[in-house]
Amino acid sequence: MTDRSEQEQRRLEELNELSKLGINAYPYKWEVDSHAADVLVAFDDGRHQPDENGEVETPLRVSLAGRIISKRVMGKASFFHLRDSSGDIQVYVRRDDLPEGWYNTVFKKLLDIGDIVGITGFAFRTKLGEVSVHVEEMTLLAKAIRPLPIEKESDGHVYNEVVDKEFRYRQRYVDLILHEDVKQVFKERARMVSAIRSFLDERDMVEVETPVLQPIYGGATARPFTTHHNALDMQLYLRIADELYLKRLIVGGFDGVYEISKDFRNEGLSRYHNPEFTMLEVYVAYKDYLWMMDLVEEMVEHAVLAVRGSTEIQVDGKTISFKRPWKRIPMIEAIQQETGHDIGGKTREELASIADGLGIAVDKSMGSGKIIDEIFGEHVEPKLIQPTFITDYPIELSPLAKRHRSKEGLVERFEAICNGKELCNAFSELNDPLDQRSRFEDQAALLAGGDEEAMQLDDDYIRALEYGMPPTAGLGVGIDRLAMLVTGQKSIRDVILFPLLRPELVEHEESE
RNA sequence: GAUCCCGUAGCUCAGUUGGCAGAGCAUCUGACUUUUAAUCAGAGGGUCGCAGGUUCGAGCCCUGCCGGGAUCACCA
Repeated sequence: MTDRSEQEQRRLEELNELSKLGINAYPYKWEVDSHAADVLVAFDDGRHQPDENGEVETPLRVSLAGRIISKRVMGKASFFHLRDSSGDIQVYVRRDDLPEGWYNTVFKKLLDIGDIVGITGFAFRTKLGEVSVHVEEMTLLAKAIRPLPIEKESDGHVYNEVVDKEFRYRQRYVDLILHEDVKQVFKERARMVSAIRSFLDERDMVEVETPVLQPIYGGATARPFTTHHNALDMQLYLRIADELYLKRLIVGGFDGVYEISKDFRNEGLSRYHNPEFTMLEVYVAYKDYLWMMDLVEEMVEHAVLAVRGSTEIQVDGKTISFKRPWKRIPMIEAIQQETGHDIGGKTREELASIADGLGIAVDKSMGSGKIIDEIFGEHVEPKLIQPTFITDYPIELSPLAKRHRSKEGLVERFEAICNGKELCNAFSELNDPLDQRSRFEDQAALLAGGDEEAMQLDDDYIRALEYGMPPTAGLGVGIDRLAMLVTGQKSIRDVILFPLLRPELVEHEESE
């Protein structure tokens, strides 16, 4: 209590006053029959506007609920703006329309900006032309103890806008109350995910759920979070991918499965990285990566269209078109186009010297595949703005992908790159259990050598493959990054409702 | 993990060569029955992120720490 600000103390006192007046500051319900936006649409000057005597033949009577976001008190009548999930509407209150004392005592003194109220009344248009609701009945639905930051807008300019990122991320609820555009981003994200889900459902893919807590982590190269299960006294990892479980389901006879999962990687934070993030993975039996490219194009085009109403989006002044078909370029060709170097069939030493000539630091631990990946990441990826499929990756980087059917040393893998960033990763899945075991063993050697991101050997996964997995195409899509692109956000924190931040010191208050 | 920038009232921000901590909005008191960044008159509100140091004197200079942002590295 002692730590309460002046304004908070005042609001707590108001709670007492309300209680003395027999008003419950936190009642149980309110019948809402309209939203702000509906009233603005439904109001018709010809039918609903009162005449000079205040008479309305066909009043537009509404019952709304929402938060008071502005208050203009003048003598015996006042205006305020009410904000509900649909938007804002102005409300007109007159002393003489409310029960004795309500206007002067309750409305003027005990209700604040930030409080949630229910109102009933009729719509009308004010002298200055704003469609408003003339209150006939008003109830407090929830008293706010903390003052809501107040932003004011005039001629499209926002004054006192809350811009502090930390405030907005930590108290996302306030950010959402204040900023419709933030809410819009998350609605768009939801629409995108929903479009992807229905797209896959329509193709008879089965949405499944696989373990988040895994005794062996796999399916990607990353450092995991570890945790512990008490009853079984066992170490568990939060999944870094769901790939290996989904492929077990293909072994089990599903023709197509997908999961939209939270994955966890114990790595640094940046505007492209949050430790927990959302991944879509899709696996389809009897298909290869060429088929999967078609699916990705179609799915992403569909999702962009569902959110934007167009297959084009604007990013940093650039127009990106997701219209099919996208360009497809083998990785080696893409490198040749951008750097002039033909890296096909080169030895590790030759590659190292090319990389060196391109200004890339090469150290002894880097194999051929890693060097090629560095060259690509430095000199090609940033230049790919329009969605482009890069195909056929070095085998060392892809321990779960199938060897290329005709190109030595490569696997059947593709990534879609867009705006200089990876959009998805996919391959013809490796289903030869003997090959898979030997690739895992290579990884195990790296792990033993101190590479914390190398994969663990998963014997049960090998056992599953030994029962026979059909040829399978697999796909992983970073949903947050796709959402950033589709909603035009520059930071992953702006497409994640509650991004991870360092803990803040929250004042822990004691009850009075 | 490295570098740079930022942290002042509930919110947005000023704060000069180091010299009594300010404004607008919000809040409080009063006036006002169609206002709209409502207006008018008055008032209150601060651990200047935290801890040290330099100085007669620190919001300002120095060091460390905490928190945030941007860039880089790792990754999706």
